[in-house]
Amino acid sequence: MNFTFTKIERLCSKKAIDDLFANGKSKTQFPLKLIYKPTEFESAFPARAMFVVPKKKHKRANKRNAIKRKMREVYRLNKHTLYQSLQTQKIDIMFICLSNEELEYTVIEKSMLQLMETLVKVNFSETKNE
RNA sequence: AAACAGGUUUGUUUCAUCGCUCUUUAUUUUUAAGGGAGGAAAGUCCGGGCAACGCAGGGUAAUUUGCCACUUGAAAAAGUGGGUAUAUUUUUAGGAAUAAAAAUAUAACAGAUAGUGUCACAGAAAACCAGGUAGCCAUUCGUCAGUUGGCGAAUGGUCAUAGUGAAAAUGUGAGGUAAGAGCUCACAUGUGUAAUUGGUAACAAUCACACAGGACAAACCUCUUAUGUUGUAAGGCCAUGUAAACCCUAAUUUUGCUGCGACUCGUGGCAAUAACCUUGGUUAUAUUAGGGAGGGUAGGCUGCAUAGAUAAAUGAUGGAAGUCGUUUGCCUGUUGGUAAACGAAACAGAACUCGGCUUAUAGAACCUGUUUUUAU
RNA sequence: GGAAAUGUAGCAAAGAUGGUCAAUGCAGCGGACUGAAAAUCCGAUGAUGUAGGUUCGAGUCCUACCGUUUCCA
Repeated sequence: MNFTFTKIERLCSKKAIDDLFANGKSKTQFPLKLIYKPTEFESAFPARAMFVVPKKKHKRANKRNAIKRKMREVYRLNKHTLYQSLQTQKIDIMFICLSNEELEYTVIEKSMLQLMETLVKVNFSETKNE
């Protein structure tokens, strides 16, 4: 099992991000919000992920950084279940922090795992319908 | 000793597991080695480096510096010492007002006698030369009294007194006068000019002459100091691309299709529009050069760093040590020492770079001040 | 990263050359009108972003912070 999280697995293209904001589907589980969209791209990994902490909620750069690092850490340790369920289907994922306060590691882990479960179910149903 | 306030310095260490980013090396998708955040990385308030554009010389405008000396510095600026002014405290002198000295703190500390402007309300007057329907004085007239006067009016003189205000035309005394007035004199205060002495200088002291000018320059301004403009989203290279496009000006030239020679050309044939009017001309359609306006592209490399990206790395979890706090136990040298448990660790995250300034900072160490308590 | 602008009641918005309680509208509050409401009328309350400085006196001038907004090819 591989716990790496290199730049290939991240969502870096501005066009893809704009498209995700415009056409993606969303699911909220406080304090996190998930936006996802099935797409096609060439990569060894089935998903591209990104993490957002808005400047309106957290003014100080070091607090934004700290929350993003924790979110990234949770995703890195738990992404393998998502990858297994996806198989050949490829999607873009974005997590947005909605809270005004600094978050504990366990709180992020709990809500992100719930969101991952819903994402797994949704994707399966879509692939079956298609 | 404690608490509080201010200032300076410092800004925890280490192990394991799983990771992130860059460089190098090998090799093919992974391995190895090494580097990886601050004192403010922040604010963007200053000054450089670097880059593009501009640049004969002089002036104007705009912005900017503002007591003196020395040291550091590329410059901004910082440090040390001194001068001056203001405020507070203490001491001394004095009946008092006040004066002198010392200490501490503060100062965007050139010029208000170059000029312009402003100074609400109140007040007679808010600024060269001023000043009344208060007061004081004189003269004239009226009236009462009856004789050195009172009351009222007019004209003139005056600013000591009272009052207003944040601020009132230098203060005290004497002379002088109808009453008064720097009107005159003496002393004091302040300003300017010149000289002398001390000091590197700012400046201080003395003396002579002239003068008495309120505040505001963080109002305009004057003097003085300095400045070309724009900032790495600069700039350079590559790719994409409307497009041999459109409009204007100038020059040249009929234009299109096609055959032959043949290739920035020559020659033959065929075809011919629209608009305007002066009816046989002009303009448009072509080429070249210069200019204008609008649109497209939204990517990469470089700039770029012995930290270094471009949705932006430097982390997460667990353990150990050290620091501090609380509670409990033990020791006794009792404002101390020691053990255990629990808790706390700030402000804050590089984006071209360097030097300053400003602001934010738990805990610790040191220094200064204030208050309280205890002991002597 | 760099460069600018701006801040006045809950909201909008004027004015002030440094000088007399800083207007006005909407909303909210109280009262009148009504059988009850709406509309209307009357009344009071409430503000110069924060902290210093200059000045006799700052909303205005200066400095430092805080917030908001805009621009760059």
